[in-house]
Amino acid sequence: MSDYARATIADVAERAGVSIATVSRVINKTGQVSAATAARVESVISELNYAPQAAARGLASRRTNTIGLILREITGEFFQPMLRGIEAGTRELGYDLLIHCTHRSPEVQSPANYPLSEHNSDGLLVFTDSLDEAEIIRLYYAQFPLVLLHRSAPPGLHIPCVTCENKSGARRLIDYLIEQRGCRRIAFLSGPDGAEDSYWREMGYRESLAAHGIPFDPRLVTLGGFDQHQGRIAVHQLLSRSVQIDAIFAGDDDTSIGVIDALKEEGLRVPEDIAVVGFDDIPLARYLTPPLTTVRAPIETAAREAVHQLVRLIRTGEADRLTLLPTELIIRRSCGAT
Amino acid sequence: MSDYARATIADVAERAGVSIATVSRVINKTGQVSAATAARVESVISELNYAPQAAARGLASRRTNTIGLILREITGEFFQPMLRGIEAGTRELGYDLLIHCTHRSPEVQSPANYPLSEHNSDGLLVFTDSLDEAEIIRLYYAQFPLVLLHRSAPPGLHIPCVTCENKSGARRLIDYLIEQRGCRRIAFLSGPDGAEDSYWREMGYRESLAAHGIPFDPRLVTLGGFDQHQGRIAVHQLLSRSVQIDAIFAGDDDTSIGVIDALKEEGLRVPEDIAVVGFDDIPLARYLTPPLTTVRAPIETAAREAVHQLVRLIRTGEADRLTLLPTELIIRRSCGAT
DNA sequence: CGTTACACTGTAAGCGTTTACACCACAAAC
DNA sequence: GTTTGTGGTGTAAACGCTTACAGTGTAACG
Repeated sequence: MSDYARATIADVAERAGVSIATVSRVINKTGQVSAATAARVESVISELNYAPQAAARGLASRRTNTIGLILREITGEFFQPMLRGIEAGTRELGYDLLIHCTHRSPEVQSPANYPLSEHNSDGLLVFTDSLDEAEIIRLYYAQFPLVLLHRSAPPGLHIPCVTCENKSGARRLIDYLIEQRGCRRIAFLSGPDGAEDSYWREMGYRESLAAHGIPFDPRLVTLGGFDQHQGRIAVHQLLSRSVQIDAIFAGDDDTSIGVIDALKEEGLRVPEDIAVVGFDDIPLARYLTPPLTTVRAPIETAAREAVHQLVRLIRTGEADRLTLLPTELIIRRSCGAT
Repeated sequence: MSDYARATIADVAERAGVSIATVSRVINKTGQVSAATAARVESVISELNYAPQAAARGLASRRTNTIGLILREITGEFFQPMLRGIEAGTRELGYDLLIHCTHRSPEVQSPANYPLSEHNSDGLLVFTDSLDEAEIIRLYYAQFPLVLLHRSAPPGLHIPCVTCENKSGARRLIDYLIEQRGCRRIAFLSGPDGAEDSYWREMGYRESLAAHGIPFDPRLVTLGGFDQHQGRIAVHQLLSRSVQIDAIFAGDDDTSIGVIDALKEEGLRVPEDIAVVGFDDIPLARYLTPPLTTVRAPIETAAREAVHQLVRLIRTGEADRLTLLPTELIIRRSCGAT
C-alpha cells in the first residue's frame, strides 16, 4: 500500500537539528528542553505532519495507552449508554478504546490467538460474563489491571467491580407494587443463566415479599432471559400454569417489551389485569404502551466510573473494591399509576 | 505495576529448543515447520500462556491488525446497529476495533496529539462528518486506507463510500403520502448542517413533489437536526408560521419522536390532523404511539459492508467506489394507514 | 556417488520509539 | 579559581517481534 514513507522521529530530529531524544522529550513533555528548541521542534513536527507511531511507543515504553473492553456482543438497548460512558471515560483520561466481542463463547478460542488482553492494552474492562472465569483468574495472577462491570469477582480475588444497586432497586420496586398498588401475586422473570444482576434483583424481590408476609411461590418465577423474545415465551409459560398473577416483574426493560406484547395478544389489559414493571429505564421505556414503570439504572455513569477505576488501578495500583451506584424508582402507567 | 515478567517469544524458543524465528513461523503459520516441532512449540506456548505482544508485532510487521472507527459521538438509536455491523465485520476478518470520538470538534486538536490514524490502525472508517475534510484529504494523499460511512468523498478524491439509498427511499415515502394518503402540504425537517443523508432525503422529497405537480414551499422546510429536542422546536416553528400542513417528514426517526410529542402537546392528533413519517426504522419506531411509518435503512449491513470494503482496500488496494444499500418502505399507523 | 531440490531451521538486521546515562556549559558558591 | 550544582542536550541500549538470507540434512535423481 503506502510505499510512501511516513515521517519518523529521526526525520524531525534531523530537520530541527537536534537529537531524537530531544524530540521525544518535546512530544512527551518529559525532561527539560529550552523554550527555543521546543518551539523549533514543534514547528518541524507540524510541518512534517509527524505523529509518533503507537506500536513503537508501546514497545519502548511498555504502555499502550489503550483500554480494552470485553463483551459478549453489542446488542440490546443497554449497550448504548454504557458505551457512551466508557467512551467519555477513556477520552477524559486520554486513553484509546479497543473493543472485543467474545461472542457466543467466553472461553478463549485458541491459545496463541491473542484475545484482547495484556498484549495490546494497559487494562481491561470486563462486562458481565464476557470472559471465562479461568481467564479472569489468570489475568489477575498475571497482575494485569482488570475492572469488572456488572459482575462480581471470583471468590478471593481482589478485583474492583462496578455495578448498580440491583437488590435495593428491586426491593423498592416490589415494595411499591405491594404497598401502593395492592399486588400480592407478583411473577419474576430471571435473566439468562448466571447473570448476576438478575440474582440480586431476585434477592430484592424475595426480600420485599418476605417483609410483607407474602410467601415465595416458585411457580411465579421463570426465565425471562433479559430478552424480548424470551419475555413472550415466559408469559405463555406463566399463563399455562394457571396460577393467579396480578403483576409481572420482567427482570429488565427489554424483557418487559415482550411481556407487554404477549399479554396484549392474550387479551389481557396492562395494567388493569396485570401490571408490568421492568428494570434499567432504557430510552424506549417511556414510549411503550402503557409507559413502563421501572428502576432507573445509571448505566452510563457506571461505565464511566469503571473506566476511572481502571485507570486509577493502572496508574497507582489501587482502586475501590466495589462501586455500587444508586438506582431510582420511575413510576409510569404500566403498574396502574395514573 | 506488574513487575512480573511476561513470557516473550525468546522464552518460548528456549523452552522448546528452537530459534525465535521458528516460533514466529508457528504462530503466524508462515513458512515451513515440521509437524513435530510445531506441536512442541504449541505446547510450550500454552504451557507458558504466551501471547505475542501487539506492539512488537506491529513495529516489526508494519501492520496493526486494527481498524479505526472515527465518529463524533456515540449517541442516538442509530449507533447500536451500526456498531454491531462494524464489530461483526472486524471479527469476521480478524481485525481489532479501535474507537475514537472527535466529539464536538472534527478538526484535529493538537498537531502531535495523535488522533486515531496511520499510527495505530491499518485503515479508518469515517462516519459522516466526524473528520475535518482537510484531514481526510491529508490521509488520502498519504495513501492511508479510508472508507467513508454515510457521507461522500470530497470532490476529486477516489475514496470508497458506503451509504443507504436516501433519495429513492424518501421519494417512495413521499410518493406514498401523496398518492395513498392524499397529503399535499408536507413539511420537511432537515438534519444538522452538512448532513448528507439529509440532503439526499430532501432531494427525494422535492422530486416526489415535482412529480406530482405540487410546488415546493420553503415555509414547509425547517431544521430538525436529527434529534428529538430539535424536532419539538421545529414543530413549534412550523405551527407559528400559520401555513397549512397535513404531514411532517421528520428527516429521521429520532426527530419523529420529538415531533409526535410536540404535536400532542399542541392538541393535534397524529395522524388524523397531521401525519408523521420518519426515516431509519430504529427499533423504537414501532413502539411509538402511533407506531411510526418510516423507511428502513440497513444500518447494520451498511456498517458491515464498509468494514469489508476497507479490509479489501487495505489488502488489495482496491475497493468499490460507492456502495449504495437499498431501503424499504415501512407503513405503520402514524401516516394514517390502518 | 556427486548433484540438485527441497523441507526445515537458525542468524541477524531492522522496525521507531523511550529512557538511563553521560556529557557539557555556565552560574553560583566557597 | 576551584568546586558544585543544574538546565540543556546527545548517545546508545533496550523493547519483542518479523523476515530476508543463509545455512543444514536428507531424499531423489542422474
